[in-house]
Amino acid sequence: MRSELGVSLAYGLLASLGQSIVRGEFETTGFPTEAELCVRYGASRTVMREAVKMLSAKGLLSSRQRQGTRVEPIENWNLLDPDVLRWLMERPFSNKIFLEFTQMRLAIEPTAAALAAEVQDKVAIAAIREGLEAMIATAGDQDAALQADIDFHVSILKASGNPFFMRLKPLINNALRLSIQLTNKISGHTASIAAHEAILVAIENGDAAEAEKASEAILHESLKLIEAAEAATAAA
Amino acid sequence: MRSELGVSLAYGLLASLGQSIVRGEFETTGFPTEAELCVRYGASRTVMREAVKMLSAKGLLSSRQRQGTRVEPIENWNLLDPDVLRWLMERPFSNKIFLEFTQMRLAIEPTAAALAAEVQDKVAIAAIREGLEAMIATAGDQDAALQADIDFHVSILKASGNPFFMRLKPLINNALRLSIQLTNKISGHTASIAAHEAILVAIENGDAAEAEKASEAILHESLKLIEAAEAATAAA
DNA sequence: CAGTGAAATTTGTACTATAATCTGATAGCG
DNA sequence: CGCTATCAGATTATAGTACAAATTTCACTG
Repeated sequence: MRSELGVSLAYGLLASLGQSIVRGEFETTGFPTEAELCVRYGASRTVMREAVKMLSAKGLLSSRQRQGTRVEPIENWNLLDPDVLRWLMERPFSNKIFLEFTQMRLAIEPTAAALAAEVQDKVAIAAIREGLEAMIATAGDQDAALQADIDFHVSILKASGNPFFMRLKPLINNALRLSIQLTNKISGHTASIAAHEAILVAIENGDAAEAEKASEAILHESLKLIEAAEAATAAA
Repeated sequence: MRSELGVSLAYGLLASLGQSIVRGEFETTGFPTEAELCVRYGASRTVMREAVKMLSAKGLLSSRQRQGTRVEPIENWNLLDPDVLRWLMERPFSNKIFLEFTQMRLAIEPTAAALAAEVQDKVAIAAIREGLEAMIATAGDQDAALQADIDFHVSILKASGNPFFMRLKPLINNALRLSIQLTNKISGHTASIAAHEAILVAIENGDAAEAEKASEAILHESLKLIEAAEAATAAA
């Protein structure tokens, strides 16, 4: 049997169950037993167990013999797992998580920009410039501009040379892609080219302090935008 | 059948395989087929597949029909998964990863401290103070002092109120626990009480800027210590 | 009433069988 | 020879069955 959702049944179930869990669908009822799950999703126990094991690996579930499987408290979820964060952000009313994530970006990205200015990895810096130029070139096309914006930010992480920063790539990818839906409701906002260019120039000049400051400025702007979106949806 | 390692066979295999992968044991040979793995580890295909699926969920492996299972390039590993980071740090010659991780802490923890000073969550701040007092009380006992040190740092993350920062708890837990082995080789270093107290006082006073600075100071100190350890092991 | 042990429930492990997917070889044909 | 189509083989994906292990429940015994 082959689901339409994922490439494989197990990955389809991973996504289905993961989304259901973050939406709190099992909060009142408790998580079903394997047997129930198999019936409900029409899958064999083998693949169902594999999906449950993957969710356990991400901290969302835990199983014990005879006691069944239960949803872990949210503080045990691997929020920094790309899948988990995406599920959380795709969930309705996820403004808060966008805010908190941007707060974390505010800790990471300026530091990464400062590091990039120090490390001076020429190839990686060229990639940042390419991102900026793509932003300029695609100013008309929403989707392409978003991709360029993402590339720009991710390239900075890469240029920092720190693998932990680089690992935020898929997270930021999802976050930007999804937050656009949020912030676009508020204003005809398009990413400020000048603000982005300021980071790039500072990095190219090896000015770590300035790169840090410029990066902070952009993120504070995002923060304000998300807060505005939050206020708007709260009012509605 | 029941392994001695983990609670269950599947989790035992998860650990075994995970450690082997980060040590690069399959770099030359390529990752074995399911059948080979079952023979090598004496496990059934069922549990072996569950272990492989968990490793896939953490970004270490990927499988395709007919083509077999392969180790993903390291940039796809979820470094921010507690298990993955622990395996990497337990690995011999892992100085570099300690350095890079501390660099990331240098981005996060000062920001968290600043946030904690702003948020003023009284209960959480009390927990920080308890950590500090435990550090003072256990000055003689290596293990207890380490635990207190860990509690102190983790409590700050908690007091920030940001769940992404809190998620670093298990990572920092492992990192501090393991880095002690590294840094203790270098000097009779014990964590500076005064430096830690400076953070706490700043947070209690609601002085975000000072809290940030004090936190940075401690982490810069750690960074220097690890660099010294690196130099020492490189010489040997 | 306490304790003990049997039964029931649920996950853990093992094994078999078949399907699906991709690789590579090979046979046939021009 | 060269190209194409088809088939065989390898490997993971899925399904199903059977039994083991753990832990709770509960009834029964003393």
